[in-house]
Amino acid sequence: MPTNARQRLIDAAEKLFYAEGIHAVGLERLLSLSGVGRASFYRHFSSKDDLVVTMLDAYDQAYRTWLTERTDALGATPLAAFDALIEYAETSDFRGCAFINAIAEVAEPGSQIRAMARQHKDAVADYLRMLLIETGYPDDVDLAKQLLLLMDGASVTELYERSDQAAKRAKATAQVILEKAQRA
Amino acid sequence: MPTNARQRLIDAAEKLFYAEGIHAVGLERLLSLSGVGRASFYRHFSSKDDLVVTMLDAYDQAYRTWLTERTDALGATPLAAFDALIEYAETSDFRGCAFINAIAEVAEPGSQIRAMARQHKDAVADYLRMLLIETGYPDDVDLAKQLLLLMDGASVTELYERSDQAAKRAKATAQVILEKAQRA
DNA sequence: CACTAATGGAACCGATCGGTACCGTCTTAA
DNA sequence: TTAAGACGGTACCGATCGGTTCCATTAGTG
Repeated sequence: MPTNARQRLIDAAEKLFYAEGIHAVGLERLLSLSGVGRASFYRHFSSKDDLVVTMLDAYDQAYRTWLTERTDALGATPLAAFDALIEYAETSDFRGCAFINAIAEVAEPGSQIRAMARQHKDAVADYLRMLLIETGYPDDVDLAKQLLLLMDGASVTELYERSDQAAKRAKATAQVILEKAQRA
Repeated sequence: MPTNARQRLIDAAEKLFYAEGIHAVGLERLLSLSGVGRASFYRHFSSKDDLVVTMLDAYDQAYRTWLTERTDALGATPLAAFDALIEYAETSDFRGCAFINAIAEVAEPGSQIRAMARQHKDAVADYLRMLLIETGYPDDVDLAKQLLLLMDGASVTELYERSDQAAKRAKATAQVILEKAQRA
Protein backbone atom coordinates (compact mmCIF):
# COMPACT_ATOMS: atom_id res chain seq x y z
CA MET A 1 0.00 0.00 0.00
CA PRO A 2 2.03 2.92 -1.31
CA THR A 3 1.83 6.08 0.76
CA ASN A 4 1.66 9.51 -0.76
CA ALA A 5 5.27 10.30 0.11
CA ARG A 6 6.47 7.03 -1.34
CA GLN A 7 4.87 7.71 -4.70
CA ARG A 8 6.22 11.25 -4.80
CA LEU A 9 9.70 9.87 -4.22
CA ILE A 10 9.32 7.38 -7.05
CA ASP A 11 8.09 10.13 -9.35
CA ALA A 12 11.00 12.38 -8.47
CA ALA A 13 13.40 9.47 -8.94
CA GLU A 14 12.03 8.73 -12.39
CA LYS A 15 12.50 12.33 -13.42
CA LEU A 16 15.90 13.04 -11.89
CA PHE A 17 17.66 9.73 -12.39
CA TYR A 18 16.48 9.56 -15.99
CA ALA A 19 17.41 13.13 -16.77
CA GLU A 20 20.77 13.33 -15.01
CA GLY A 21 21.91 9.84 -14.15
CA ILE A 22 21.89 7.83 -10.95
CA HIS A 23 25.24 8.77 -9.43
CA ALA A 24 24.79 12.41 -10.37
CA VAL A 25 21.62 12.81 -8.27
CA GLY A 26 21.99 12.87 -4.49
CA LEU A 27 19.35 12.34 -1.86
CA GLU A 28 19.04 16.07 -1.24
CA ARG A 29 17.80 16.65 -4.79
CA LEU A 30 15.27 13.85 -4.51
CA LEU A 31 13.98 15.11 -1.19
CA SER A 32 13.62 18.73 -2.25
CA LEU A 33 11.90 17.86 -5.54
CA SER A 34 9.49 15.45 -3.90
CA GLY A 35 8.98 17.55 -0.76
CA VAL A 36 9.61 14.51 1.38
CA GLY A 37 11.56 14.66 4.62
CA ARG A 38 14.81 12.81 4.98
CA ALA A 39 13.43 10.59 7.71
CA SER A 40 10.37 9.69 5.69
CA PHE A 41 12.58 8.57 2.88
CA TYR A 42 14.11 5.86 5.04
CA ARG A 43 10.69 4.84 6.31
CA HIS A 44 9.78 3.85 2.76
CA PHE A 45 13.12 2.77 1.30
CA SER A 46 15.99 0.97 2.94
CA SER A 47 18.61 2.79 0.86
CA LYS A 48 19.15 4.83 -2.26
CA ASP A 49 19.70 1.61 -4.18
CA ASP A 50 16.30 0.47 -3.00
CA LEU A 51 14.75 3.56 -4.56
CA VAL A 52 16.70 3.01 -7.77
CA VAL A 53 15.38 -0.52 -8.08
CA THR A 54 11.84 0.58 -7.29
CA MET A 55 12.05 3.40 -9.80
CA LEU A 56 13.33 1.07 -12.54
CA ASP A 57 10.43 -1.23 -11.80
CA ALA A 58 8.01 1.64 -12.22
CA TYR A 59 9.77 2.70 -15.41
CA ASP A 60 9.53 -0.81 -16.82
CA GLN A 61 5.81 -0.83 -16.25
CA ALA A 62 5.24 2.70 -17.55
CA TYR A 63 7.40 2.22 -20.63
CA ARG A 64 5.79 -1.01 -21.69
CA THR A 65 2.30 0.34 -21.09
CA TRP A 66 3.14 3.39 -23.18
CA LEU A 67 4.74 1.30 -25.93
CA THR A 68 1.82 -1.07 -26.30
CA GLU A 69 -0.83 1.63 -26.16
CA ARG A 70 0.92 3.93 -28.57
CA THR A 71 1.91 1.13 -30.94
CA ASP A 72 -1.64 -0.19 -30.97
CA ALA A 73 -2.93 3.29 -31.74
CA LEU A 74 -0.47 3.59 -34.62
CA GLY A 75 -1.53 0.35 -36.28
CA ALA A 76 -0.33 -2.46 -34.03
CA THR A 77 2.35 -3.51 -36.50
CA PRO A 78 6.08 -3.97 -35.86
CA LEU A 79 6.79 -0.77 -37.76
CA ALA A 80 4.24 1.08 -35.64
CA ALA A 81 6.50 0.40 -32.65
CA PHE A 82 9.18 2.40 -34.45
CA ASP A 83 6.69 5.18 -35.13
CA ALA A 84 5.98 5.27 -31.41
CA LEU A 85 9.71 5.48 -30.71
CA ILE A 86 10.02 8.33 -33.20
CA GLU A 87 7.31 10.23 -31.35
CA TYR A 88 9.07 9.54 -28.06
CA ALA A 89 12.43 10.69 -29.41
CA GLU A 90 10.85 13.97 -30.45
CA THR A 91 9.88 14.90 -26.90
CA SER A 92 12.22 17.38 -25.25
CA ASP A 93 12.97 15.32 -22.17
CA PHE A 94 13.76 12.15 -24.07
CA ARG A 95 17.05 10.68 -22.96
CA GLY A 96 17.11 7.16 -24.32
CA CYS A 97 16.27 4.03 -22.38
CA ALA A 98 16.51 4.26 -18.59
CA PHE A 99 17.71 0.67 -18.32
CA ILE A 100 20.46 1.08 -20.88
CA ASN A 101 21.61 4.30 -19.23
CA ALA A 102 21.55 2.62 -15.84
CA ILE A 103 23.67 -0.37 -16.81
CA ALA A 104 26.02 1.91 -18.72
CA GLU A 105 26.83 3.73 -15.51
CA VAL A 106 26.59 1.05 -12.82
CA ALA A 107 28.88 -1.68 -14.01
CA GLU A 108 28.83 -4.32 -11.29
CA PRO A 109 28.20 -7.57 -13.16
CA GLY A 110 26.10 -9.16 -10.42
CA SER A 111 24.01 -6.05 -9.98
CA GLN A 112 20.27 -6.37 -9.68
CA ILE A 113 19.96 -3.60 -12.23
CA ARG A 114 21.49 -5.75 -14.94
CA ALA A 115 19.06 -8.57 -14.21
CA MET A 116 16.15 -6.12 -14.33
CA ALA A 117 17.39 -4.74 -17.63
CA ARG A 118 17.54 -8.23 -19.07
CA GLN A 119 13.99 -8.96 -17.96
CA HIS A 120 12.74 -5.64 -19.30
CA LYS A 121 14.34 -6.20 -22.69
CA ASP A 122 13.03 -9.75 -22.83
CA ALA A 123 9.54 -8.46 -22.20
CA VAL A 124 9.83 -5.87 -24.96
CA ALA A 125 11.24 -8.49 -27.33
CA ASP A 126 8.26 -10.71 -26.50
CA TYR A 127 5.90 -7.89 -27.36
CA LEU A 128 7.65 -7.31 -30.68
CA ARG A 129 7.47 -11.02 -31.40
CA MET A 130 3.76 -10.95 -30.71
CA LEU A 131 3.36 -8.01 -33.07
CA LEU A 132 5.17 -9.99 -35.76
CA ILE A 133 2.83 -12.94 -35.35
CA GLU A 134 -0.31 -10.82 -35.30
CA THR A 135 0.79 -9.04 -38.47
CA GLY A 136 1.25 -12.25 -40.37
CA TYR A 137 4.99 -12.68 -40.11
CA PRO A 138 6.37 -16.07 -39.17
CA ASP A 139 7.06 -16.55 -35.47
CA ASP A 140 10.71 -15.53 -35.26
CA VAL A 141 12.38 -14.74 -31.95
CA ASP A 142 15.61 -13.71 -33.65
CA LEU A 143 13.81 -11.21 -35.85
CA ALA A 144 12.12 -9.73 -32.80
CA LYS A 145 15.50 -9.35 -31.12
CA GLN A 146 16.89 -7.72 -34.25
CA LEU A 147 14.10 -5.16 -34.08
CA LEU A 148 14.82 -4.58 -30.40
CA LEU A 149 18.50 -4.04 -31.15
CA LEU A 150 17.48 -1.42 -33.70
CA MET A 151 15.30 0.38 -31.18
CA ASP A 152 18.09 0.34 -28.60
CA GLY A 153 20.61 1.49 -31.16
CA ALA A 154 18.31 4.41 -31.95
CA SER A 155 17.93 5.22 -28.25
CA VAL A 156 21.64 5.55 -27.63
CA THR A 157 22.28 7.36 -30.89
CA GLU A 158 19.74 9.99 -29.91
CA LEU A 159 21.85 10.62 -26.80
CA TYR A 160 24.39 12.52 -28.87
CA GLU A 161 22.39 13.36 -32.03
CA ARG A 162 19.36 14.77 -30.24
CA SER A 163 16.85 14.68 -33.02
CA ASP A 164 14.55 11.94 -34.23
CA GLN A 165 16.84 11.06 -37.10
CA ALA A 166 18.24 7.96 -35.42
CA ALA A 167 14.80 6.56 -34.71
CA LYS A 168 13.78 7.14 -38.31
CA ARG A 169 16.98 5.48 -39.48
CA ALA A 170 16.23 2.49 -37.31
CA LYS A 171 12.74 2.30 -38.77
CA ALA A 172 14.15 2.30 -42.30
CA THR A 173 16.44 -0.59 -41.42
CA ALA A 174 13.57 -2.43 -39.77
CA GLN A 175 11.53 -2.01 -42.91
CA VAL A 176 14.20 -3.74 -44.97
CA ILE A 177 14.58 -6.76 -42.71
CA LEU A 178 10.80 -7.04 -42.39
CA GLU A 179 10.42 -7.08 -46.16
CA LYS A 180 12.93 -9.88 -46.36
CA ALA A 181 11.10 -11.78 -43.60
CA GLN A 182 7.83 -11.25 -45.46
CA ARG A 183 9.18 -12.94 -48.55
CA ALA A 184 10.39 -15.94 -46.57
CA MET B 1 55.38 16.10 -24.47
CA PRO B 2 53.71 13.57 -22.24
CA THR B 3 55.58 12.64 -19.10
CA ASN B 4 55.68 9.16 -17.73
CA ALA B 5 53.25 9.94 -14.93
CA ARG B 6 50.84 11.56 -17.33
CA GLN B 7 50.66 8.49 -19.54
CA ARG B 8 50.21 6.18 -16.57
CA LEU B 9 47.26 8.28 -15.46
CA ILE B 10 45.67 8.10 -18.88
CA ASP B 11 46.14 4.35 -18.97
CA ALA B 12 44.59 3.95 -15.53
CA ALA B 13 41.72 6.23 -16.55
CA GLU B 14 40.99 4.18 -19.66
CA LYS B 15 40.85 1.00 -17.61
CA LEU B 16 38.88 2.23 -14.60
CA PHE B 17 36.45 4.66 -16.21
CA TYR B 18 35.64 2.14 -18.94
CA ALA B 19 35.22 -0.75 -16.53
CA GLU B 20 33.31 0.98 -13.75
CA GLY B 21 32.03 4.31 -15.00
CA ILE B 22 33.22 7.86 -14.55
CA HIS B 23 31.35 8.91 -11.42
CA ALA B 24 32.04 5.59 -9.75
CA VAL B 25 35.82 6.04 -9.88
CA GLY B 26 37.39 8.55 -7.54
CA LEU B 27 40.82 10.13 -7.73
CA GLU B 28 42.15 7.78 -5.05
CA ARG B 29 41.57 4.77 -7.26
CA LEU B 30 43.25 6.42 -10.24
CA LEU B 31 46.26 7.44 -8.16
CA SER B 32 46.78 4.06 -6.53
CA LEU B 33 46.42 2.13 -9.81
CA SER B 34 48.75 4.46 -11.69
CA GLY B 35 51.18 4.90 -8.79
CA VAL B 36 51.09 8.66 -9.28
CA GLY B 37 51.08 11.08 -6.39
CA ARG B 38 48.15 13.36 -5.79
CA ALA B 39 50.17 16.48 -6.43
CA SER B 40 51.59 15.12 -9.67
CA PHE B 41 48.09 14.52 -10.90
CA TYR B 42 47.31 18.23 -10.75
CA ARG B 43 50.63 19.06 -12.38
CA HIS B 44 49.42 17.24 -15.49
CA PHE B 45 45.67 17.76 -15.36
CA SER B 46 43.67 20.75 -14.23
CA SER B 47 40.81 18.63 -12.91
CA LYS B 48 39.22 15.20 -13.02
CA ASP B 49 37.14 16.36 -15.97
CA ASP B 50 40.35 17.24 -17.76
CA LEU B 51 41.53 13.66 -17.35
CA VAL B 52 38.17 12.35 -18.53
CA VAL B 53 38.38 14.39 -21.71
CA THR B 54 41.99 13.38 -22.30
CA MET B 55 41.15 9.74 -21.73
CA LEU B 56 38.22 9.86 -24.17
CA ASP B 57 40.53 11.39 -26.72
CA ALA B 58 42.98 8.52 -26.26
CA TYR B 59 40.11 6.03 -26.47
CA ASP B 60 38.89 7.58 -29.71
CA GLN B 61 42.29 7.16 -31.27
CA ALA B 62 42.86 3.64 -29.93
CA TYR B 63 39.41 2.42 -30.89
CA ARG B 64 39.56 3.70 -34.45
CA THR B 65 43.06 2.38 -34.95
CA TRP B 66 41.96 -1.00 -33.68
CA LEU B 67 38.82 -0.96 -35.82
CA THR B 68 40.57 -0.14 -39.06
CA GLU B 69 43.45 -2.55 -38.51
CA ARG B 70 41.25 -5.44 -37.47
CA THR B 71 38.67 -4.76 -40.16
CA ASP B 72 41.35 -4.59 -42.82
CA ALA B 73 42.77 -7.87 -41.60
CA LEU B 74 39.34 -9.47 -41.80
CA GLY B 75 38.72 -8.45 -45.39
CA ALA B 76 38.25 -4.69 -45.38
CA THR B 77 34.53 -4.98 -46.13
CA PRO B 78 31.63 -3.45 -44.21
CA LEU B 79 30.75 -6.86 -42.82
CA ALA B 80 34.35 -7.33 -41.68
CA ALA B 81 33.79 -4.41 -39.32
CA PHE B 82 31.06 -6.45 -37.67
CA ASP B 83 33.40 -9.44 -37.46
CA ALA B 84 35.86 -7.19 -35.67
CA LEU B 85 33.12 -6.10 -33.27
CA ILE B 86 32.22 -9.73 -32.63
CA GLU B 87 35.82 -10.43 -31.68
CA TYR B 88 35.83 -7.40 -29.42
CA ALA B 89 32.59 -8.40 -27.74
CA GLU B 90 34.08 -11.78 -26.93
CA THR B 91 36.86 -10.31 -24.81
CA SER B 92 36.24 -10.53 -21.08
CA ASP B 93 36.70 -6.85 -20.33
CA PHE B 94 34.42 -5.64 -23.11
CA ARG B 95 31.90 -3.15 -21.80
CA GLY B 96 30.44 -1.52 -24.87
CA CYS B 97 31.47 1.85 -26.29
CA ALA B 98 33.20 4.23 -23.89
CA PHE B 99 31.56 7.25 -25.51
CA ILE B 100 28.07 5.85 -25.30
CA ASN B 101 28.61 4.85 -21.69
CA ALA B 102 29.98 8.29 -20.92
CA ILE B 103 27.07 10.26 -22.39
CA ALA B 104 24.63 7.82 -20.80
CA GLU B 105 25.91 8.85 -17.38
CA VAL B 106 26.89 12.48 -17.76
CA ALA B 107 23.80 14.14 -19.10
CA GLU B 108 24.64 17.83 -19.36
CA PRO B 109 23.56 18.80 -22.88
CA GLY B 110 26.35 21.30 -23.44
CA SER B 111 28.99 18.93 -22.15
CA GLN B 112 32.23 18.58 -24.05
CA ILE B 113 31.81 14.82 -23.79
CA ARG B 114 28.73 14.91 -25.98
CA ALA B 115 30.54 16.90 -28.64
CA MET B 116 33.43 14.46 -28.55
CA ALA B 117 31.04 11.53 -28.86
CA ARG B 118 29.46 13.12 -31.90
CA GLN B 119 32.85 13.63 -33.54
CA HIS B 120 33.93 10.09 -32.71
CA LYS B 121 30.77 8.60 -34.18
CA ASP B 122 31.05 10.78 -37.26
CA ALA B 123 34.59 9.54 -37.80
CA VAL B 124 33.51 5.91 -37.49
CA ALA B 125 30.60 6.52 -39.83
CA ASP B 126 33.03 8.04 -42.32
CA TYR B 127 35.19 4.95 -42.12
CA LEU B 128 32.18 2.70 -42.73
CA ARG B 129 31.19 4.87 -45.69
CA MET B 130 34.69 4.47 -47.10
CA LEU B 131 34.44 0.72 -46.68
CA LEU B 132 31.17 0.75 -48.59
CA ILE B 133 32.72 2.66 -51.48
CA GLU B 134 35.82 0.49 -51.61
CA THR B 135 33.70 -2.65 -51.67
CA GLY B 136 31.68 -1.48 -54.65
CA TYR B 137 28.59 -0.22 -52.89
CA PRO B 138 27.18 3.13 -53.91
CA ASP B 139 28.35 6.07 -51.82
CA ASP B 140 25.59 6.25 -49.21
CA VAL B 141 25.99 8.22 -46.00
CA ASP B 142 22.66 7.04 -44.67
CA LEU B 143 23.61 3.41 -45.15
CA ALA B 144 26.86 4.00 -43.29
CA LYS B 145 24.93 5.54 -40.42
CA GLN B 146 22.56 2.60 -40.39
CA LEU B 147 25.52 0.28 -40.02
CA LEU B 148 26.87 2.43 -37.21
CA LEU B 149 23.53 2.32 -35.44
CA LEU B 150 23.65 -1.44 -35.65
CA MET B 151 27.12 -1.54 -34.12
CA ASP B 152 26.05 0.78 -31.32
CA GLY B 153 22.89 -1.22 -30.75
CA ALA B 154 25.05 -4.32 -30.41
CA SER B 155 27.38 -2.54 -27.98
CA VAL B 156 24.64 -1.59 -25.55
CA THR B 157 22.85 -4.91 -25.88
CA GLU B 158 26.03 -6.69 -24.86
CA LEU B 159 25.95 -4.64 -21.65
CA TYR B 160 23.19 -6.84 -20.28
CA GLU B 161 23.46 -9.93 -22.49
CA ARG B 162 27.20 -10.44 -22.06
CA SER B 163 27.90 -12.73 -24.94
CA ASP B 164 28.67 -12.05 -28.57
CA GLN B 165 25.10 -12.82 -29.63
CA ALA B 166 24.12 -9.19 -30.04
CA ALA B 167 27.09 -8.43 -32.29
CA LYS B 168 26.27 -11.45 -34.43
CA ARG B 169 22.65 -10.36 -34.59
CA ALA B 170 23.73 -6.91 -35.71
CA LYS B 171 25.89 -8.48 -38.41
CA ALA B 172 22.95 -10.52 -39.67
CA THR B 173 20.86 -7.37 -39.95
CA ALA B 174 23.70 -5.57 -41.67
CA GLN B 175 23.94 -8.38 -44.17
CA VAL B 176 20.30 -7.92 -45.14
CA ILE B 177 20.47 -4.18 -45.68
CA LEU B 178 23.76 -4.58 -47.57
CA GLU B 179 22.17 -7.10 -49.90
CA LYS B 180 19.39 -4.67 -50.59
CA ALA B 181 21.91 -1.89 -51.24
CA GLN B 182 23.83 -4.18 -53.55
CA ARG B 183 20.79 -4.70 -55.73
CA ALA B 184 20.11 -1.00 -55.97
C1' DC C 1 -12.50 15.15 21.39
C1' DA C 2 -8.30 12.16 22.05
C1' DC C 3 -5.25 8.83 20.37
C1' DT C 4 -2.26 7.11 16.81
C1' DA C 5 0.39 6.99 12.81
C1' DA C 6 2.64 9.32 9.36
C1' DT C 7 4.94 13.20 8.16
C1' DG C 8 8.66 17.26 7.13
C1' DG C 9 12.60 19.73 9.16
C1' DA C 10 16.90 19.81 10.99
C1' DA C 11 20.97 18.42 13.49
C1' DC C 12 24.28 15.19 13.14
C1' DC C 13 27.33 11.08 11.77
C1' DG C 14 31.52 8.93 9.36
C1' DA C 15 33.17 8.49 4.81
C1' DT C 16 34.46 10.09 0.62
C1' DC C 17 34.43 13.52 -2.93
C1' DG C 18 37.58 16.84 -5.87
C1' DG C 19 41.27 19.93 -5.00
C1' DT C 20 45.46 22.45 -2.56
C1' DA C 21 49.84 22.98 -0.10
C1' DC C 22 54.01 21.34 1.58
C1' DC C 23 57.83 18.22 2.04
C1' DG C 24 61.49 14.90 1.18
C1' DT C 25 63.45 12.20 -2.60
C1' DC C 26 65.17 10.98 -6.90
C1' DT C 27 66.87 12.02 -11.45
C1' DT C 28 69.36 14.67 -14.59
C1' DA C 29 72.37 17.75 -16.58
C1' DA C 30 75.63 21.64 -16.18
C1' DT D 1 79.29 18.29 -7.19
C1' DT D 2 75.57 20.94 -7.18
C1' DA D 3 71.41 23.24 -8.72
C1' DA D 4 66.77 22.38 -10.98
C1' DG D 5 62.72 19.73 -12.00
C1' DA D 6 59.81 16.12 -11.67
C1' DC D 7 58.29 13.04 -8.69
C1' DG D 8 55.40 10.25 -4.74
C1' DG D 9 53.50 10.70 -0.01
C1' DT D 10 50.80 12.93 3.21
C1' DA D 11 48.19 16.14 5.75
C1' DC D 12 44.64 19.03 5.04
C1' DC D 13 40.56 21.78 3.05
C1' DG D 14 35.37 22.60 2.35
C1' DA D 15 31.62 20.25 0.30
C1' DT D 16 28.79 16.56 -0.36
C1' DC D 17 27.78 11.76 -0.10
C1' DG D 18 24.37 8.10 2.01
C1' DG D 19 22.37 7.20 6.38
C1' DT D 20 20.57 7.86 11.55
C1' DT D 21 18.20 10.15 15.16
C1' DC D 22 15.10 13.23 17.43
C1' DC D 23 11.31 16.41 17.45
C1' DA D 24 7.22 19.12 16.48
C1' DT D 25 3.38 19.02 13.42
C1' DT D 26 -0.14 17.25 10.72
C1' DA D 27 -3.74 13.91 9.14
C1' DG D 28 -6.71 10.40 10.00
C1' DT D 29 -9.71 7.51 13.12
C1' DG D 30 -12.63 5.88 16.89
